[in-house]
Amino acid sequence: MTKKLLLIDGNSLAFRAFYAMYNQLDRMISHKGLHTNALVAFNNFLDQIVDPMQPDLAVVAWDAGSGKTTFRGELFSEYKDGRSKAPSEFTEQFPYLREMVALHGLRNYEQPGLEADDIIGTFSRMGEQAGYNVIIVTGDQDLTQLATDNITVNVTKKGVTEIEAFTPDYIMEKFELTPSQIIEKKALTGDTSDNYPGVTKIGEKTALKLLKTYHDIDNLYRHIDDMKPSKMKENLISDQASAFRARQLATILTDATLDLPLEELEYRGIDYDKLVPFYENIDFKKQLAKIKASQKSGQLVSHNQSTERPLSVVTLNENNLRAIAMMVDKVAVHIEMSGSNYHTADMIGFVIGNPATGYYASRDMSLLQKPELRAVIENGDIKKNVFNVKAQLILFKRLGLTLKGAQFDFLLVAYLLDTTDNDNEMSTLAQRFDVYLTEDEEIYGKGAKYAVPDDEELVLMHLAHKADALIQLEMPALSALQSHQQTHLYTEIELPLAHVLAEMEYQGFKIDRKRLQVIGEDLEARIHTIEEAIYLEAGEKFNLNSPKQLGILLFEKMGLPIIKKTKTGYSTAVDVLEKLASQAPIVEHILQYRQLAKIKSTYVEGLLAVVHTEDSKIHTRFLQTLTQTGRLSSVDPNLQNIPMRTEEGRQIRRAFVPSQPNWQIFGADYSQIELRVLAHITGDQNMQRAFLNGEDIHAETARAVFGLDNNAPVDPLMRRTAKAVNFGIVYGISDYGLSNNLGISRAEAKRFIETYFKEFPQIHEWMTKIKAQAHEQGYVETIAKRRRYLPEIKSKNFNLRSFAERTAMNSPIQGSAADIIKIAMIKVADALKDNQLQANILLQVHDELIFEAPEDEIETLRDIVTRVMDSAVALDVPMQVDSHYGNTWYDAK
DNA sequence: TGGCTCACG
DNA sequence: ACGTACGTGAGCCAA
Repeated sequence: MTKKLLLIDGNSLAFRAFYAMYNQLDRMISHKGLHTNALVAFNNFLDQIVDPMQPDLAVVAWDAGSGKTTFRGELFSEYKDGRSKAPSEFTEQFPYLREMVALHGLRNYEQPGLEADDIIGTFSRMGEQAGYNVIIVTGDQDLTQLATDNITVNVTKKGVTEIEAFTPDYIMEKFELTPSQIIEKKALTGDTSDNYPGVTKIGEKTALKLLKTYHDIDNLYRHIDDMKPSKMKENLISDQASAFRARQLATILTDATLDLPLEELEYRGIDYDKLVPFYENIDFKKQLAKIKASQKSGQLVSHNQSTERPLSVVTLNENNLRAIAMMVDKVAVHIEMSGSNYHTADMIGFVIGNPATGYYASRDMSLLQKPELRAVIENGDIKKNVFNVKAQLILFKRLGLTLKGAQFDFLLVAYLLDTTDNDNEMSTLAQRFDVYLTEDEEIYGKGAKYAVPDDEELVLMHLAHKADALIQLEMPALSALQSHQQTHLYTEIELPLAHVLAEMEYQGFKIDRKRLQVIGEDLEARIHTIEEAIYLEAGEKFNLNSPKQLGILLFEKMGLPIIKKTKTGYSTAVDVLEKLASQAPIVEHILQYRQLAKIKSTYVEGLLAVVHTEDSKIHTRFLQTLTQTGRLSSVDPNLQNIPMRTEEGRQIRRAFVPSQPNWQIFGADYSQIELRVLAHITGDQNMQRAFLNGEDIHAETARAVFGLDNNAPVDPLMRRTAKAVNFGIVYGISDYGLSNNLGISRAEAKRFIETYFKEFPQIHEWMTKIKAQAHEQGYVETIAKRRRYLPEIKSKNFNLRSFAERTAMNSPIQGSAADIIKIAMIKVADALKDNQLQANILLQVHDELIFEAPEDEIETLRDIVTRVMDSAVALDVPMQVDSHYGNTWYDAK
């Protein structure tokens, strides 16, 4: 096989790397304050392109100095003038880039008087002559001039890991030029980024045309006199010197004298012993994880096996089940499934064990039915370490087992410690504690390529490593929790809540399929009629669901005024269409179509698709470890956004029915929970008084803001305005946002806010304080010590910083409200049990709980639920809970 | 896959 | 000057 010589254009790739991850600049900072975005991207390049290539010789060429000190600078004094200086965030990464290159086994090379291009050009010719297959990688298309049959020039497309390979054939196909003509073209056009001119008024197009006729500029100028008179001819003549100079500047040297012989470019491969501490120093956790995980599975030859404890896995079967009985103290337990929906997913296998007894795993799920295993799983005295207790509870339930004694859920703990960068993957989260696991994706693949490998040993070993990680992680994770003062939040709120949620999800919400189908048919007819009307008004058929096509129709063909633009074109959002409705009847019809089509596709068809056929129920999943504020979210399907505001949409709720005859749906909701929380945590006396007096809070706010007397009547517009201001306050107010929402000027909005803060001074004080706190300690907290980190509050970027400031104000409020309802849910669940009620909790929708219960239990249920929710947490203001019930969710109003 | 739109609190 | 209200999930389109 032909030997490979790899030549890398260090400066241009580093530059690309820096900008490929520019949007991450503020996030990628090591503990020592070094920006690492270019390092991360460059490392990806080394990992994905260089390491797999295994070249025989390799070098990364760097520019020495500015370019001024090269022959080009002497030739043309303005060469590369006007280039803005590289930002310090970039240059500070340079020394590390070079070290990283070296540790990956590549030579770094630079030579005074030469640019990186010239080093590459010269090495490429030397390599070609020595019979190497030469591979150049650069971010600069000018290097394509070096391509020959033995030299391929790879230019990065986007980022640094996607490349376009330029061979002479490909260059011909793409530009209709030979590699050497790339230089001729430059001679004519010049180069704005390197700041040298070619011939006046000649650009890409004209240059190509001329080169087609004359091939190169020597030939062109030989025949210049034959050219018929034109402005272009004059320019060519007057700029002749400039053209030849440009050609010289554009030509990459291939015959420079280098101080380094080719033989010394030997590629040495990765030096893991040194790369690990290097990565540690710059906080490359992901890279470290990769190295450690592959060392573990023996994929790497390394001299250093570090602190890895030897791990073996025993394949469990009928004959060695007795070993399970040794597990008396604490075990890690894990059922592996394919996919994320534990209600329906296939179970791939399970593992159980601890370091003392060893780890036992199998792909045969039926073994879990054996008494030896059941005795351990269902014994609450044997403490369990798990990952995602809610998922495990439901998986075991599906197998007819009750998982008891789950005390350490690494997913929950990791989420409470830090909500950011949580992808709900054990391997990623474990990295935070320097525990390294092979990623699931590496074992199973992802997307269409997902498959459980035939190699059973591989799967069972992966499971054993997970179990072992759950044991290793317990101590450091729980002590971190302790240091955050979050032990109570974990043991008294999130962990018990997971059990309540598991019950709710497993129970499911019964669906009247027939009702959904009828609603669907009705909608179908109405949508059809509206569609016809729209096509008639438009004078053509088009895809109504395409904002692009709709935009073209409304704003180009019909000439309606453009109210707002999006990144990609015209905005056709509701607020825009509402402004246009008076100008063309079609707009009103489009709004109607949108509304009905949404109901039909998302709620009728979407819900029908996820009703379980066996029990005619919907089993949503509440994600407990996702939101940044502590709220739950709901997926597959989302039952927290079932329509409510329009009558058409609300009809969907008629399909949500009790699971048994003569039962009812019952709902209880907190009134104004976020404003009550605000009054509590800010300690604002005026707002607290309003709640203590049981006032209509928005009316009371209106009186304050508009300077009305106590008990003076409040007109609806004033109340509406005050309500919007209250909302704005909770969201972390800005005059811009409020003015937008109310359709008033920014100045007016600003006055409202100022008056509001004057009337509720302690709210103002708190807003100032919480922002300062976020800045100083880097995070904000809720009443239950739930934490949200806000690193961007220190950002230089106004937008990012402002966003973090609003978040600093909103998160404690939204998050404390979430704490309260979570506590209430646990207490309600306990109360239902204590009172031996048959009622089931079905849903939580942020400030309300939905139940089903026998008709004759409703009264008791209402008493208990209202009382428990009211008193769940004692604030400085009273809580108010409203409740409703009826035959369907729709009727519980 | 990202962008837009729209459903909820 | 900058140019956004806070927190979510899903369907659809256009690459």
